[in-house]
Amino acid sequence: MSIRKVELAEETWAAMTLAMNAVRDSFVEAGRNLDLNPGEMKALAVLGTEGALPMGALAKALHCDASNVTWLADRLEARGFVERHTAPTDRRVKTLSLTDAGRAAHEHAHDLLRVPPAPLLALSAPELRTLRDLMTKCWEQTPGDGG
Amino acid sequence: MSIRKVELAEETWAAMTLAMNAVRDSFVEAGRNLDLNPGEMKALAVLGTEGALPMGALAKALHCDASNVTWLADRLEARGFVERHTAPTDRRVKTLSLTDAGRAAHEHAHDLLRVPPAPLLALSAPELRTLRDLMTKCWEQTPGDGG
DNA sequence: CAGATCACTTGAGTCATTCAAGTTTTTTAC
DNA sequence: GTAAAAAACTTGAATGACTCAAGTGATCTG
Repeated sequence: MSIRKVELAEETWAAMTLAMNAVRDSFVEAGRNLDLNPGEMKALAVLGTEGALPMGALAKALHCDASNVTWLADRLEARGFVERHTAPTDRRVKTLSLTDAGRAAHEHAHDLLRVPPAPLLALSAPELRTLRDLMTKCWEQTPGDGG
Repeated sequence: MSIRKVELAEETWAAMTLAMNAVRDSFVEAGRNLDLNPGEMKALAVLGTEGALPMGALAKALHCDASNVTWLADRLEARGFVERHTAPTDRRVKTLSLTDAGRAAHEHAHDLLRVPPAPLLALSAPELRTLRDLMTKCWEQTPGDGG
C-alpha cells in the first residue's frame, strides 16, 4: 500500500469527520423533534428494523448495560411505544416489540432522518451517484449490527 | 431539482449515516486512549485550532452552558493542559489557552484521529481521490465553527 | 433435587450537563 | 459621577443517562 494512498485515505477521513457533524446534528434534531433521547431513538430503530427482540439482545445491539435497557423499556412502554412479552419458550426472557404507536414514531423518525442536508443536494446527480456507490461499497450494510 | 436526484441524495445520506458510526467510534476510542471525555476532547480541539479563547466563546463553540466550561476548564487545568488568564482589556473575562502539555495532548489526539479505518483503505487510490474530492467539495471547511 | 447460571429488575452511585443564584467588573443612563 | 443594569465567570443544587452490585425468579447441570 503506497504512502500516497494512505495520505489520500487520511484526507478523505478528515473530510468525513467534518461531515459527521451534520449527521449527528440531524440525529439529535430528529430526536428533539420527537422528544426522544438518542438511546430511545436507537432502540426504536433497532426494534423497527430487526423486529421484536429479547431485552438482552437489545442491550447487545445498543452496546449498553441490561439495566439501561430496562430503563429505556420503562420509558418507551410508558409512552406506549413498546410492549413487554414474556417469551413462551423461556419465561426468564422478556421480548420487546413495537406497538402501532411505536411503529409510527419509528416511521416518523426515519422520515426526518432521511432528508439529506443542503450541502449534499448541492452536488450534481452523477456526483451523488458516484458518492453513494463509493460509500456503500466501503460501508456495506452488515445485518445484525444496528450500532 | 429532479425526483431522481433527491432519491440519490437520500441514498447517499443513508450510506453516510452508516459510515459515520465509524467516525464516532474512532472519536470516543481516541478519547478513551487519552483519558479525555468527549467534551474535553472538543475543548482541546477548539483551543488547539482557534488558539486562546475567552471561556464564553468556548462555551459557544461547544454549544454548552458557561458553567460547563468552568467545569471542563477546572479539569483540564488540573491536568496541566490549559491555563486561565484574566483578559487585560476586560477583567471579567478569563481567557483559556493550551499549555505545552495541552498542545501535546491535542497533537496526540489529532494523530489518533487521523488514521483512517480499515474500510476506507479497502478502496483504490483513484476511488479515494474521487471520494475525498466529493466530500471536501460538499463540506468545505468553514473556519470559525469548530462544532 | 441442589447448585450454578441466566434474564431481567432494583437501588446506589457516577459523570457530564443544565439551571438558578452569587460575585466581580463593566457599561448605560440619568 | 453615581446608581442601576448587564456581562463573565463561579458555585451549588438538580437532572438525565448511564454503570455496577445485589436481588428475584426461571432454567439448566450433575
